Amino acid sequence: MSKKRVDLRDVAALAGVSLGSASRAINGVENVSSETRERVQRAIDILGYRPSHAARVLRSRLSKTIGCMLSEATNPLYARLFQAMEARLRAEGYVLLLATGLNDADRELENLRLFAERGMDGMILTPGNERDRRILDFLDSSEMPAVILDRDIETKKDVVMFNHAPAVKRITRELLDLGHRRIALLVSHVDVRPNRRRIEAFKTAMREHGIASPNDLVRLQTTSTASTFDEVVGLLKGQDPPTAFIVQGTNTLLSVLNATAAVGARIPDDVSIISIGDPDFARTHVPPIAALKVKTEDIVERTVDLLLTRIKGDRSARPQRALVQFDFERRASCGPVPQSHARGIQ
Amino acid sequence: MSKKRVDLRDVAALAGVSLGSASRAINGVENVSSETRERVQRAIDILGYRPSHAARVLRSRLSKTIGCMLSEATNPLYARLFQAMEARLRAEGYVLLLATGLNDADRELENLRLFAERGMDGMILTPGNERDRRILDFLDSSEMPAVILDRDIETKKDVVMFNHAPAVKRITRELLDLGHRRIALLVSHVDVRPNRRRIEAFKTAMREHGIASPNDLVRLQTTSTASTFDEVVGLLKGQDPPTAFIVQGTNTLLSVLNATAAVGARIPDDVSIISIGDPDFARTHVPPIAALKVKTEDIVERTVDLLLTRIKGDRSARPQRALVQFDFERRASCGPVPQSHARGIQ
DNA sequence: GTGAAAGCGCTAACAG
DNA sequence: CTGTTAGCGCTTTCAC
Repeated sequence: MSKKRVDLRDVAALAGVSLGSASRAINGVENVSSETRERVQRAIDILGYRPSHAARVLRSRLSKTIGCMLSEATNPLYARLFQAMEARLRAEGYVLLLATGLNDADRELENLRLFAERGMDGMILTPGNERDRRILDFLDSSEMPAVILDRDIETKKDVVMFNHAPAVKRITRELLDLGHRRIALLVSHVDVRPNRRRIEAFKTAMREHGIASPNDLVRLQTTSTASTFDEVVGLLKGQDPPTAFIVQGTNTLLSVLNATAAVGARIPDDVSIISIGDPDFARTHVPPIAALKVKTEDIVERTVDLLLTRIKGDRSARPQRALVQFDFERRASCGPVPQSHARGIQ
Repeated sequence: MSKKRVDLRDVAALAGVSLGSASRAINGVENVSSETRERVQRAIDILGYRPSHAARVLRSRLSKTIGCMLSEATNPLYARLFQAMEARLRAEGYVLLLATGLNDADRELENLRLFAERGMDGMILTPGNERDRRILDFLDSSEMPAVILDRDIETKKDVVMFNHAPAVKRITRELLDLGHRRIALLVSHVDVRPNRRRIEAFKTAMREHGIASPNDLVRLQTTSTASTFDEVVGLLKGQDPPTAFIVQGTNTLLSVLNATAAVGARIPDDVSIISIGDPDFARTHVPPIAALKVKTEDIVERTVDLLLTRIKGDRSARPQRALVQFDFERRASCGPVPQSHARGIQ
């Protein structure tokens, strides 16, 4: 009486073939005559058959699912990455399962265990905790293919790194070439490691240009976004104000733009601005804000390729590393140093 | 030789109990002696046993997974909602599977089918296509518990609606009470239905205050965000400019702030601004932008409750509707109408 | 190329 | 309270 689930047995019966043949037909295995294939397909259409995923996983030991643990889903870059990877992996027959780590080691570990329990075929991770031993141990002792994104972790897993240093050097030189000497660097505090590399690259570029480490102009936004506004206002109104800003983080950038407008400084006439990261509004802002952007498509491509290669290929091959480059979008927010300052310095 | 997976049989053997008892112990069923429970737990710890999710799903017909289809993962509100729901559902033993519809009916349908195929225990949806018959048919013919978020869909499923109209009326009156008469409403074009309701509520509030439908001040941002900037500049520099803006959409708000600064209009001295939606920067902007915010926690709570009730309880109970309220955050961006205009009107 | 049969690891029904 | 047994729906040998 109860309308039983349509299973492969029903399909096979209607098609007049055996259970095994029906299965082979569905999975596009070699040894199937085109006639059988057609008959099965017709039966499927008639019955509206949908295979049971659970049964498939149990039997084949392939879940066709990839676990994705990001530090937070609300980070715009991560959200875009997730969306793009989901689309790409779906096309390959995989489903992406999203979990957030929230920089909490316990939570992250629980997520990894969940991935294992649910038999993920692979995983993509941005662990917030780069040092927590339990997580590193878990990863290294796990057989599961995995790709780590933009984290300096000592691991046997494959890694996709963003090439921060050269990118930051490049924009620093860009500003130096425009005559700027007082350049401020503002970075948000969240992504610890990448920012450390950014700061270093910035200082190196300055030093290479004969400018002593400008400690007074490197700011880590340790507290709230509100304070960034005050800080920038302070800088602009203070003695020997910066003529250019390199800004990392969406909220940081907003605060800088806001502060600039508040003190009546014009962009790029009075201050030049380059953003690390390219949020939507950067392009449409008046004037448009020059930005360093990591190519989402590149990251997605490299990550998915690495992962699928590992899943399908040799699991004992040694760890791979891919390096993703940044693009610099030169836009109107970037201009030559104001004359007064140029004279003052030289 | 190959280190076989530890299964429940191994656990039972080590604990010296039967397979059935081990299963019952794990699942916390009634009829288990505390001794058995302990022995099993010890065996689990020793062996490092993790149950096979696939086998459980196949046998129990419960996947402990909820499908979540949002129109896009990159929408900040949705990202926050997802993150909060994920946490809440995880605590209840469920995993949230995220898929994006991208306002593409085919894609949405494919996602729904995937949810069915993978035996989701329930789903949470924001269909972009409120009219597509195939999707409505699929939903109505499906037995799967589901909650629809903020969509005016005729469906048998449970629904959580955001109470847009009263909220918009309220902020319109807020501005009217401050003496504003020329109030512009700018909405992004994406969420068709909610915005239709917002516009209507706005016009009603104006009419109730004896002000004719201000068609010249209601703008749907049909094209790019760049045009919003131009449009607002046009309005502010034109004849009889608005003294207040009600703005919906993060990018729209950014454009308005940008345009306001560009023409040198001060907030709130020259123009007042209220945002529909409360992005991070609204609070930290100088001055802070007054905003209508929907309480994420409320939505999450109502949605999850509705869903779990449906999953655990009576599936044939008639459809439920929950209504979520908005909070108005009065902030400094909102002030009395400028004297010149007040005189001009009265 | 195809059919028959053997489980994947677990829960649920039943008998004790 | 516990052990035994029968599958869940499918893929994958293994014969033929």
